[in-house]
Amino acid sequence: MPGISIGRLAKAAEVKVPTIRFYEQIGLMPTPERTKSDQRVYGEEAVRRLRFIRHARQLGFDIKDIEALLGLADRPDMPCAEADRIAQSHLDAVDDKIAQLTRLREELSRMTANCSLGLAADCKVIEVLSDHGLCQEDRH
Amino acid sequence: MPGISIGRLAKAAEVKVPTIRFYEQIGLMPTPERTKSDQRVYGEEAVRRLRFIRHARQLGFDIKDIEALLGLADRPDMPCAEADRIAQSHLDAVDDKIAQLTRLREELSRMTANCSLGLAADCKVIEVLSDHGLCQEDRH
DNA sequence: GCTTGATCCTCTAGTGGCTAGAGCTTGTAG
DNA sequence: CTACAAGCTCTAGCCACTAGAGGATCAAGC
Repeated sequence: MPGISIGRLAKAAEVKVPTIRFYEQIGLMPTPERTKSDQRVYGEEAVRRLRFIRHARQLGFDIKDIEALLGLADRPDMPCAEADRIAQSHLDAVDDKIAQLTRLREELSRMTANCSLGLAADCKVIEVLSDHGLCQEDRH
Repeated sequence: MPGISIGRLAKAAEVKVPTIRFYEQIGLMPTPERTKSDQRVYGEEAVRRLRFIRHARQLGFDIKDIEALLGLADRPDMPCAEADRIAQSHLDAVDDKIAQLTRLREELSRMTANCSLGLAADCKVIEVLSDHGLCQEDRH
């Protein structure tokens, strides 16, 4: 019969059990039916919703954005410009993050490349951290 | 006379005042002297240490790593292999993060590129999130 | 001396997105 | 029938801060 336990739902959507309860608590997942002994019972709908959430989380969307995207997914007659805006804005944020990490990567790589593995007194890693002037980046 | 208030220290090291108190609380910054009226008084040493911390944080080192690096910086007669190891391991983590974000970026970019800006029913953004099978990545 | 406003103090609670654990009840397989 | 797996609730912890309440103190101008 239709009715999935929280454990099966977790496996079906590849999400951990406590995470599902957490999503319920913050209102991202609806409160499910319960058995007489108070255990949660879900339907297929819950699997779809949870998979959507998991995928969006893997893509780095935050909970607020996911709420908005779920709202749009529930109303197929709405224009999707908003979904595009959310995705585009997240894409921009990811681009920024990549750019920032790439800059960090360069500085870190310079640090370790110059490290003589000698005494700490001559250690480039420590030296660079101690004196921001040694950092060859223009600004941060 | 030598003696810097927490506000001046904050400006000198470009760190916010509550952050300094937080660092003191977790033992990353030493407990400073106090005036009669209980205000913190710092010396030049504190400026150097806090700058070191700030720079390391900007590079993404976590507090534990910074503690270790500060320990090494304080003992110039120690070999710096450990500092190099910390930096190298952090560099590896940053590389991983960049690779991961680059993969995400591609999927996000495919999503928005395919978005017709029509109705949500045809929205590629929502479609991709709903159905992991549409995601062209091999695994995640 | 007095007032004003900036700075200082401590303490608590909140952020995001879970994760871990205690201590209990219920379901299920052999 | 007996394990033990899985369910339940509730609280606390993670990281590195940040925000705010509520009060004391300092520095400068009049």
